[in-house]
This record gives sequence, C-alpha cells and structure tokens, in this order.
Amino acid sequence: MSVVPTRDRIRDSAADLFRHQGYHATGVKQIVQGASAPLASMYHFFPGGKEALGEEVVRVGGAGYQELVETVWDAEPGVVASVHAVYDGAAAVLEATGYEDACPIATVALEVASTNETLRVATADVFDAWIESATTRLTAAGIAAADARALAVAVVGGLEGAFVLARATRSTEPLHATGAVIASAVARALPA
Amino acid sequence: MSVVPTRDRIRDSAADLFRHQGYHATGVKQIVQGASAPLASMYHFFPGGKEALGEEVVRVGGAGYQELVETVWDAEPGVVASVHAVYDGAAAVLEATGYEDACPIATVALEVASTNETLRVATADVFDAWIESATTRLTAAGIAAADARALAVAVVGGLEGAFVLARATRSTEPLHATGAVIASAVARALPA
DNA sequence: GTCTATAGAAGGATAGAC
DNA sequence: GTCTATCCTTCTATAGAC
Repeated sequence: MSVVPTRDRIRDSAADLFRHQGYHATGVKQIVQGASAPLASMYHFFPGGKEALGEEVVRVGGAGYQELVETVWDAEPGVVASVHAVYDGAAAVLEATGYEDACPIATVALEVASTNETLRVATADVFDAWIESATTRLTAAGIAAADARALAVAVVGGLEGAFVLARATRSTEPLHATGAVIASAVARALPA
Repeated sequence: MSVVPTRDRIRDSAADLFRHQGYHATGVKQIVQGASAPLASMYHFFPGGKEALGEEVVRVGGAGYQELVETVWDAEPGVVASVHAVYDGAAAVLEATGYEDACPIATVALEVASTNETLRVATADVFDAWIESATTRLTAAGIAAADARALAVAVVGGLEGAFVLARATRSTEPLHATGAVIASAVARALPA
C-alpha cells in the first residue's frame, strides 16, 4: 500500500515530459499536473527551480537507463549478442511507445549543450558513465583497451544517433541497421 | 554590393539559433533581432509564423548541409577516406565553433519528433535524403545494395550520435572514434 | 515593407494563510 | 506540505498607421 512520494512523482513526471518533448517545451505547471502535485510542492522539494529539477532528472534518469541497458547486456552470452540485444530491445520499446520512449536525456542534452552549463555537465557525466560501462564490458571480453574505448563510444553514440533518425522517420530501421554494423565491428575486434 | 534579402536574413538567423539552442528556446523576437529585421517582416515573409519558418529552416538547412557533406565526401579518392573526411571535418568545425556548430537540425528533430507533425516530417525528409545520398555513393563504390543501405544509415546515424556526445562532453573523441569504427565497417564491405 | 503598440496566453517563480 | 492568488516576464501573433 506504499504510495509513491510526491517528490518522486514530480521527478518522474518531469522525466517523462523532458524525454518526450524536451526541456524548454515543458512547463513547470505541466510537470506538477502530470505528477498530481501542487505547484508549491515543486518549489518545496526543488528550491533550485526547474533547473535543479532538470539536473536531477538527467542524473537519476541517466543512471536508471544505464542500469536497464546493463541488465539487457549482461543477459547475453557474449558482447556481440549484447550489442544486438541492446539495439533490438531499444527498437522494440521505441515502436511499442509510438516512437516516444527513446533516450531519456538526448533531447535535453542537445538543448542545453551550449546554453546551460549545469545541465550540460550533468548530461556529460551521464554519457561518460555509459561509455565507461561499455568499455569495461568490452575490455572484459578480451578487447584491447584502446579498441574497447573507441568501440564503446561507437556503441553509445550509434545508439543515440539511431534514436534521432528513428524518432524522426518513425522507423526502427536505424536501430537495427546501426546495431548490426556496430556489432560486427565489435565481433572483428574480439580475440581469435 | 548585393545585400542579403531580409527574408534570407531571417531564415539564416533562425537557422543559427535553432542549431545552437533549439526550437523552443528560440523566440521570434530573438530571430528578427539577429536578422536586424523588423518583427513585422517576419510575419510578412512567413505568414505561417514560427512553425512555417521552422519548416523552411529545416528543409533549406538540411539540403545545404547535405551539399556540404557531399562536397567533402566527393573530394576523397575512396569511400573509406570519405567517411573519415566527413567525421574529421565535422570534428574540426565543432571544435572551432566552441561545440556549437554541429548538425543543423538534430536538436529540432528531437524536440518536435512527438509534438509537431509538420516539423517532424520535414526532419524525416532531410534524414531520408542524407541516407539516400550516402547509399548511392556506397553502392557506386561497389557495395551490395542491402549492405550499402545499412552502412549509409550507420554513417548518418553515427554522425548524429557522435554530435550528441561531442556537444555534451565538449570533446571531439566521439567523432573520431565513431568515424573510425564506421569507416572500417565500410572498408570491410568493399569488394576485394 | 516597415513602424509602434499591444493583445492575449503562457512562462517561471513567490507570498502568505493554513 | 499544501492551499490560493498573484507578480513579472516572455511568448507568439496581430492591428493599424505610414
């Protein structure tokens, strides 16, 4: 019978809206309405206002997505299958949600990259953590450190770019095509 | 002594601002100010308002960027070198502009993907044209049609994703790393 | 085509009672 | 922590003179 705390509802509502329509298109009133919370609660829990809320959304949402992807990745028997599983899984979610539910922070990342240093750093920290996570896993599979890092960047970047194309064109082709190309690059880097 | 027409100045100012900070963060007044044009001129030349201007910015800017990339691509002796040149050139521009000048439509594409069908279709048309252009060039290099299409999607998507990571982290690594991975995938698809 | 002025709505944020 | 009311700014867009 445990209810979701108001603070969490506000954060989750903001996360949904930011992912779906971006940071600047989302109003504070819209956020609290989606959270069924009073406007005053928003400023009670987030004295730093919309920006502070945005930072927490990026960091918590980024960590949550990392956890999700790692779960999918680690369920596979090898890194090549892992890459395929991540991209194909993302494609399935995207299609099932009407091409709304892709990367939780990409839209915000592009919106704030040159205009809000606090939020920009938050998105950078998230992306760095993702790349680190992938690098660790590729290295553990026997890929040389330098190659692993470049491939990890390509895995994460390829996913982000595929999301851009997929949401715009309303097609899962970018996910499947890019996933296949990246997966084969990973396969080639594997020790014999 | 030919001066840039007011209509073009408005379009160019909007293009700069949309690329730099996105669609929703950009105000109409800011656009006309950047164009040194009266507010009334904006609505005179674009009776459809901000949305109509946005659509033209996406379509014209998308076509212009395609032309630029094709020029870089076609200046190389082979498709592998072309991919490297495109990614490395993008990295150089990005760095030279303080990580502001990346894809002219990516931010807008993510912002409107689920909220504005007119603009979403415009971005989709642009991305489709880019993928077609790359597919044609890869096919002409002797790569089988199905492989060429998937690789073209990866080339365009990889570039978009690298832009996201690069702008957020303020590093050119994503461009160089992803470019190298994609280029080697293209190399492997080439006929012997 | 450009001017000044403004309508009308929505934006983020706050005050003070309870 | 939540309520109602509101401040002030900014937003897109239009009116009407020139």
